[in-house]
Amino acid sequence: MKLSRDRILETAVALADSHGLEAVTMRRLADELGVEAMSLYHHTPNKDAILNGIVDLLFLEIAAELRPTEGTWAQQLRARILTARRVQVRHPWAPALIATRAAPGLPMVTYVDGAIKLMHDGGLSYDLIHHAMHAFGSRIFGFVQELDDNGSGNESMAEMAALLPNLVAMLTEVQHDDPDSTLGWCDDQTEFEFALDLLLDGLARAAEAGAIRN
Amino acid sequence: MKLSRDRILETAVALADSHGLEAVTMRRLADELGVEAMSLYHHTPNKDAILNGIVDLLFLEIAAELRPTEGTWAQQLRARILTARRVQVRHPWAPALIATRAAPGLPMVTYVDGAIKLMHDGGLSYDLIHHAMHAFGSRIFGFVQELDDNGSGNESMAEMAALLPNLVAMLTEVQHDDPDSTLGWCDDQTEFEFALDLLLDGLARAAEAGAIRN
DNA sequence: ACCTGAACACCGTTCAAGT
DNA sequence: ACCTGAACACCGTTCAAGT
Repeated sequence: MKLSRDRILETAVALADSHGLEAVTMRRLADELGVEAMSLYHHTPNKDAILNGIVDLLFLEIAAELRPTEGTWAQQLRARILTARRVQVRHPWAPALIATRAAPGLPMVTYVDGAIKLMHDGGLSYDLIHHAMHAFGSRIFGFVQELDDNGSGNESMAEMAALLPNLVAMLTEVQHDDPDSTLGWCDDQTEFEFALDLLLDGLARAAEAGAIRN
Repeated sequence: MKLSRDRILETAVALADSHGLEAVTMRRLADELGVEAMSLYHHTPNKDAILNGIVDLLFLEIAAELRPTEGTWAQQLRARILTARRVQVRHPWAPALIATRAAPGLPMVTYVDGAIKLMHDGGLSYDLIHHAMHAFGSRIFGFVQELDDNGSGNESMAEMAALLPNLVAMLTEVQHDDPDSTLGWCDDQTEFEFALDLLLDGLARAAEAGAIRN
């Protein structure tokens, strides 16, 4: 069978599944494909591109398992996140790998865009949604800084608006509220405290409602 | 100045601070100390032990900055966590490094023990505290599986009870509630959903209370 | 006892060469 | 065009040798 980018990525996922992420080296991966390590460079620029590729594959797998659900925005978002988790449990290397990615691929950003749509349709303000994204994991929103990097100006913004309407809508509005520089307009400290207080308030309520000191 | 474990660890922290965690290689670290790479092995078994050591240093730094605070358990815990965050912001490599550690050192576990005490003194049940630890970061509680590894039986448990009374109290009680095997008695799925619902409920309340669709 | 230099078994990647 | 082998500049670590 001919070597191809797809075959490389699929083999890399299988290798990470069976032997862990640290087994995914260029030499071992080539071995698994019955080829020399240097052949891989004919279908991918470097190892980092392969790792980005398998993260894309992961989010495509998540997208394929998403089902429309009934209920409130919270119930729908809950189902969505549990689907993502189910897939990641099948690929235990995923969280650590995602954490090391510099810029997220389109499949991951599309997943986020869908989450934003659920919340916005549910009536949440973009400002609150923005805080929520940070609270669910500051990592999942780490791509914000990159948005200006991969395209120069309005053209790519227009393309992106077609592809990721909810994400772009949120970004433009939140950016408008806080007219500082486009880079670093997320206040990490504020977001950290927002998530912290969400958890603390929830715990306090659980403590009052439920069994105090059982 | 003579080479020593302490000098190695302090230099490793300084190197990670100034040039990132990836700059901390045995050769570079030795260079910084004006010594050959192999000399390091006379004061530490391997690189992993050095990395464990600088995580210990980090939590000792956190401990040194903790101040007794007034207020509810939630306010005290909030202050504690913000202190930990302040120190980690000074050492940006910390979160990623902590995530890779297999077993946490005593300084980190002591930090957790203090957090448990705050909550228990505040009237929270150990069961709720246990959920809370997972919610604040499943990683911070990852050492549970290791508890049986590093000591064989009751002796080390007695020693640990003296050093970490709150942690041991919580573990024995939660373990008693769920008399399955000592290993893996934390249901990851349950803990994940607990944290998820805490966040979703908090967001829903924020959406109802605040500006809906601004 | 502590430190050193050469060496080993790995990495990702470059480069010139093959077909 | 696609693939290969040798080579380079790195890793962590072992081992025999120095003092």
